[in-house]
Amino acid sequence: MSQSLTVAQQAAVEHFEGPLLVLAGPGSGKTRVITHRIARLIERGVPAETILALTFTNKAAREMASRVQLLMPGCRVQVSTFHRFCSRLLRIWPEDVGLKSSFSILDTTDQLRLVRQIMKDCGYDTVHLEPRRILNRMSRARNDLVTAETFRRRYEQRVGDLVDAVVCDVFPRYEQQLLSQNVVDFDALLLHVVDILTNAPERRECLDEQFRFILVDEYQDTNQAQYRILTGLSHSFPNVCATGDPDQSIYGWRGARPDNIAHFERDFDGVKIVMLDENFRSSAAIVDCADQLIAFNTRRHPRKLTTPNPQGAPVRLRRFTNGDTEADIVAAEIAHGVRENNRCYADFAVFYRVNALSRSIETALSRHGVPYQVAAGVSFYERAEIRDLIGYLRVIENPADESALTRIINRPARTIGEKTLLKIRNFSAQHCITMFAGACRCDEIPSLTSRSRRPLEAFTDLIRRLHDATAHKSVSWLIEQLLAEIDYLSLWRDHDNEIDQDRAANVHELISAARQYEQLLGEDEDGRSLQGFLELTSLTSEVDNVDQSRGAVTLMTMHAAKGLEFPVVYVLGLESGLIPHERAVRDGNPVSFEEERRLLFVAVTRAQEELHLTQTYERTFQGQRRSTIPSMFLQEMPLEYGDGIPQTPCVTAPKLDEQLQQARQRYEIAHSSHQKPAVISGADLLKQHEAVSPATDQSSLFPVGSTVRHPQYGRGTVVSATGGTGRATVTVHFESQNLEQTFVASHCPLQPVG
DNA sequence: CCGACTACTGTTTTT
DNA sequence: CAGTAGTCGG
Repeated sequence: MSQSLTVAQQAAVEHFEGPLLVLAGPGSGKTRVITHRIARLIERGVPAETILALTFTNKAAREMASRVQLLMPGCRVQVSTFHRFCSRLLRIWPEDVGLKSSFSILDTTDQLRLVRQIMKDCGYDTVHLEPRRILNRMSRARNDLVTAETFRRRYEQRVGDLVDAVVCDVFPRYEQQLLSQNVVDFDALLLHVVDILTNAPERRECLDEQFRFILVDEYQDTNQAQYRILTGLSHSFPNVCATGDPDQSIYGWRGARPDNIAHFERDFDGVKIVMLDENFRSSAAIVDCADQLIAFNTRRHPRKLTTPNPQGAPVRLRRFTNGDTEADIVAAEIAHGVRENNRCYADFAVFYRVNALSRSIETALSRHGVPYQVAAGVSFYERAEIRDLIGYLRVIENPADESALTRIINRPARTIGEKTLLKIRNFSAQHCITMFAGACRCDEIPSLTSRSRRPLEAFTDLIRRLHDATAHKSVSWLIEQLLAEIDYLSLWRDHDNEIDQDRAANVHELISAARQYEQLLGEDEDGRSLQGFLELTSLTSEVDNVDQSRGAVTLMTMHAAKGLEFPVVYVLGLESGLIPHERAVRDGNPVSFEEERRLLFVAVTRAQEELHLTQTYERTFQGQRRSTIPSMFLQEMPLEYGDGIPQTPCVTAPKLDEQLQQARQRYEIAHSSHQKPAVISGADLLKQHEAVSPATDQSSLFPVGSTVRHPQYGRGTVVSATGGTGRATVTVHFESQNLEQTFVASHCPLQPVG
């Protein structure tokens, strides 16, 4: 930290006004550059309030904020994630986009619930056509700033498949529902701000002027919406400093546009570019590995990573019989490292491609008495009991929030069942009021018996009372009052089983989280404390609670690892199907395939001193044991092969097409040998009827990659095919029509060719 | 209207 | 395997 800046770093720090693009390789001191740059700007007399630093994760924001504080104690630079920044803006001008400032933020589960509801309303079969698929497509479109109307227009120009037809129906209704329920999802948070910036020039100018200097971290991860926000804020004062690394772009699947980096040069005049290629983080052996690996990506500016660091220990690959052995040995090694080699637990990190792999390591680590922290996808706030209580808080703050309302209206059970809910929904729709308002007027719903009215009245009364209390009561008071009123804890208190104790403990953890939040808030703000607390809970994930100073081994996915560094890193499960992930290979898209390589690149470059790669001969997955095939990326790195693994010579970069084909073949082999033949009964097929299902396994009728003929569309290639009971479909891509169509095998007009 | 049981399905990655 | 959605009987 105390070392001086390099010439290149200096250049980025000293650059004053005008757009600046910092292309920073891993470990090249990017965060240092940003924080020093902020400090330098302030030194130059730029008021701290006019500086805005935007990041993607809370973790990065917090890290940056604390480092700025270290350099410039007490300064009020705004460091925030894109989402939080947008949320704050929308709290100020909610009516610009048709919201009220009490809007709540939906998580993925809420989104799915809403999509499912809408699909049902439209008469779609949500069993065979998964709401998740619809949501994914819609979200992808919205990330790309495609509106519902544009989506429909494109579809009508015959681009798209059956699923898109459903999206056309759901999309506008979904957005309309968001507004009428006074809620936003993660995408809408950004989109509304884009809307303000494009349609309200006076607001845009005001913000542009307020934030004269903007710094964006991980620029390669910006999606179209974020990009527009950025440009919108930097029109009159184009003092944008974007830092990023195209080789670390790993969020393409959620709409990130790494080519925003190229656009940056196009959209801003006189961009100054600074390249930081020197890696100060890792040993030469590790940098070598990373450099050779990433060189295999074809769509990339060639770049050579260098380091002044010593060679260090070779990067070693080992292979174990199965996942449990793998986990056990890694755990034992970590324990040993701490006991004998003067390491501390926090020096170690274990990465994996999918969260599912964390479990075996967790058990192994606790068996060896090693403390660990997991940055898992399932957050504290997603646990049922927590979601219940948060649901209550959300309804109290924003009674229009239907996802929250339907979750909690009958929890704990108060005999408000599906039928009652449906009657309220219909009544509310008729009178154009929210469901909560409808519930309040349940005496006007003739079909409701007094037996179902009574609990409804009690419920609405409870919510109203607590809502009124928010004006002068704290969040923790609210939660405790709520617990008392609905006697919530008794749901879990009865037995002395572990799960119930966990749940009760979680509830108390929520209360203490609320207390902590209140303390942080201080005495000055009283009224909106509930709103702030809810915002915190919806925009914070478990990953953000990972704390490297906690004296524990860190377990996380490769995605979550970005931006971090550890002296010793283990990367698990270097197997075909896992990395590159089966799904990234299956869709045959070179873009997603190369993203897998970048992901491994990110993982590898987290290590400072030691990097250990492991794989197994057998992997138990979804209850099935399968033998594995080594990841093809392994032969792209100079490794030391341990324990009798046949040495595969390091290859030189072949053409991308060949690599892809290789990967696909391997994947097919790996699975076909263990595939049980698809047995499809006639009854199952009838059940299907015109349903569209996601691809899961291969059907023996139409192997993936084979050519088929369709009477109408002509020749096509099978993209995916499902067997399995209850669903049997084939998805075919017709190159000449630019069309992807899914067929139900029972009445499938397809003919195999050749 | 509620709870219990059974089928089924699938997770890449996250704000 | 494990979590969930959907079904059935009281």
